[in-house]
Amino acid sequence: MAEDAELIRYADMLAAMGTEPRLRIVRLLLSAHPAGMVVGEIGEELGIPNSTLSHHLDKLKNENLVTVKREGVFLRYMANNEALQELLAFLYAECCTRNRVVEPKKVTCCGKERS
Amino acid sequence: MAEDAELIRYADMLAAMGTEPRLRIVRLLLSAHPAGMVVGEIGEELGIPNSTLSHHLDKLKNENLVTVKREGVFLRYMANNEALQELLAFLYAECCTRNRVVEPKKVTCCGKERS
DNA sequence: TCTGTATTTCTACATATATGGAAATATACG
DNA sequence: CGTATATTTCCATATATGTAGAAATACAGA
Repeated sequence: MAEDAELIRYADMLAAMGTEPRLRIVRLLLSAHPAGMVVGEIGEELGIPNSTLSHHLDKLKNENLVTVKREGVFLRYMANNEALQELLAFLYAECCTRNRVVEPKKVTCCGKERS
Repeated sequence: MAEDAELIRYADMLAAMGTEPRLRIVRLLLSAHPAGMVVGEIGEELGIPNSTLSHHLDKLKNENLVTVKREGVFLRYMANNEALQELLAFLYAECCTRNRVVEPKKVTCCGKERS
């Protein structure tokens, strides 16, 4: 069923972000949104070698978490807000709406808060 | 710094959920919250062999996404709302608060919605 | 203590992943 | 066309991961 495909897609997205360098990349692109960043800038900022970075960006692109556009010699990567929104909405729904496991306020308010 | 440790922890949590069987397990435990479920029930519901399931539960437990308590011969697993809250709050903050990449409403309202 | 049931650990293996140096490709520009 | 720069692809390799059958362990109850 389509349910399955959707769940697998979300699992793949989570896996794509489930690595230190890639979570760092996503976070960096979020902070640079909507301008995005060129591969070289990302690599320099995070200290990741060319080929390694290319692999990580490829994975993020495959899971649709980032988009690319060419600018002459450069490739500019941007966080894909649509995909991130879908993933967040899925998690929020599972945790806060469908099942009242996590209090909505604790997610949307203030970032960090106790108990 | 502590920042790093935190990011790595979130990456590990994402990785723990970044697999079809484990995302299914988490989702199942969320729907069974707060009662939780016994290992046998989970395995039967999802059709996962004993030893495989045990490894997956172990991983989720290591990342603190689930908690266990013994009930005689049975082990009862429960979704850990605190950890899930922290992860969701982190993602929400990154996407919606620190950077206005995803509109808050699109996450918290109605689950699925267009554009 | 013996027995039965639940769950884990042991063991094995195939596959996937992360990493990065070196070579190849793509684009711009003179 | 030749050169320079950005990025990818090729290649290799180490490590991690997912899977699961079979044996071991943990607990309860007779």
